[in-house]
Amino acid sequence: MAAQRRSAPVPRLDARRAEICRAAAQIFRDRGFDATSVSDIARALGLTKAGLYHYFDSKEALLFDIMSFGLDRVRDEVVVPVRAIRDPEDRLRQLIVRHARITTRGQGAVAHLGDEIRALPPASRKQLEERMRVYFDLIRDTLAELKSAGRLRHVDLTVAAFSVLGMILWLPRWFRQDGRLTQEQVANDIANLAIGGLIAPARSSQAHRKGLRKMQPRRHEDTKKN
Amino acid sequence: MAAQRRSAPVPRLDARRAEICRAAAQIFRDRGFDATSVSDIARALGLTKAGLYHYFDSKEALLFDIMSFGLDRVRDEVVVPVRAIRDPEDRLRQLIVRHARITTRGQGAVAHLGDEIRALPPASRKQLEERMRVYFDLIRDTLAELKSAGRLRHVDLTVAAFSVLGMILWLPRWFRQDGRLTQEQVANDIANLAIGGLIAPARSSQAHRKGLRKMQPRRHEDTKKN
DNA sequence: AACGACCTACCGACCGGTCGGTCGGGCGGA
DNA sequence: TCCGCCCGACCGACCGGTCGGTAGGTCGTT
Repeated sequence: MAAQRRSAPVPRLDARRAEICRAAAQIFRDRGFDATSVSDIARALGLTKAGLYHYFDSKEALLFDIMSFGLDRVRDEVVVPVRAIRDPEDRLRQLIVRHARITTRGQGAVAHLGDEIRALPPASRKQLEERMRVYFDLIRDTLAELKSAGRLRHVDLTVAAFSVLGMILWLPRWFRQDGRLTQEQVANDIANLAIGGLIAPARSSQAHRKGLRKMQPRRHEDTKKN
Repeated sequence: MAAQRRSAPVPRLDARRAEICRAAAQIFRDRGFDATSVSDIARALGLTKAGLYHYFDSKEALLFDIMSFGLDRVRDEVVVPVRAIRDPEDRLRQLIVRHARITTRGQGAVAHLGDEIRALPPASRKQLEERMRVYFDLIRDTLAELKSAGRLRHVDLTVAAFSVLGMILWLPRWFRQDGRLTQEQVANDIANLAIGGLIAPARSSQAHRKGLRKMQPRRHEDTKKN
């Protein structure tokens, strides 16, 4: 189903497959998976439908590879670096900023194909959904840490986690690279909005609380398993 | 294109059309517009494809009517009641809560067909996008009011408005009516998160600021045009 | 250097099947 | 009798996918 790896001598083929994925992701994003024909993708790459099928077993397999590639990016550039951050507030901020950066950079077309997952057969769908759940749990666990440290506003963890996700995943639908706003500006604004909404308002002055926080012992485990 | 109104003697026909819209909206939401055939919709209603075409000119027209119906709900149950609220913070809170309620109630399937708008011909699409823009502007203008009153956190208005929208429009994708959370609980949590993230942190105590606010003269126009 | 075996990359033609949409007509109540 | 409602049969277009075939390069053997 996925692009199968051979032992060693196939760098060329995989490179072409990646190229095809990039082009297909863009068209799928613009027109939708169902509304895009395999010939459309082939034409955009300067070859025929039959030629495309030299690289992919099916249209569904192509979509699966694209989405897997997107999830790889999130894992490598968000999940892994962010897990190393001890303070849950810092971790959450980095998570938002890093994820936002992925979705706003050029080839980030990959990121918001989430709806098209229903076009996949159940087995593939389950596999991708499982990877998404891992990511969701990272967010939810981070919020739980904040909560047990008394630093979270009174709010349901699930609602909070999905709302943060909503802000991030909505971003690629409206952000224009050639627009007025820069990636960094948008990423920071969203992080500020989310964290401002999540963190419990200080009872005393901001500075005082901030000082106190650093002195207090952590009540929660420092790093989560996995 | 849309369900055309006749002078008087067609209450029956419009009722049936509404029934069809409701059923179709649900299937479109579950399987996607392109992946749903007209026969699928007809079967769900206990009639044939040809029978369905007695009520609608085309599959696209059906989608257009569904989306128009959804926008009507937002207009009647969110925009209109909310415009009457003077205080921008209260207005924003009501907007979020009311919109969230629409998207989480049973037949709210209508609300998150937003992606499928690309299946429509440009003319219809423009028409719906214009209505959406009006709604977006309501949010943005409300935030601008907060800003000019010095009550908004330092954040770009466009980013803030889209982020609020993202939280709301993401809701129907994860909310389950038979789940643990109630509509009201979720709606209130989201409103608290959004407003907590948007409103500038108080410099003095919460109560003091709240008292002050009510005394201060408004610097912005009380009600926007349109 | 010449040759044939073999490979990747790709194409034109074609297939079974499904789609949105049409048409002529049946049928039941006013 | 007429009209709103609905059906079975059908159409052309297009879809995802397959098939046989080929141009061009690499490699081992002679």
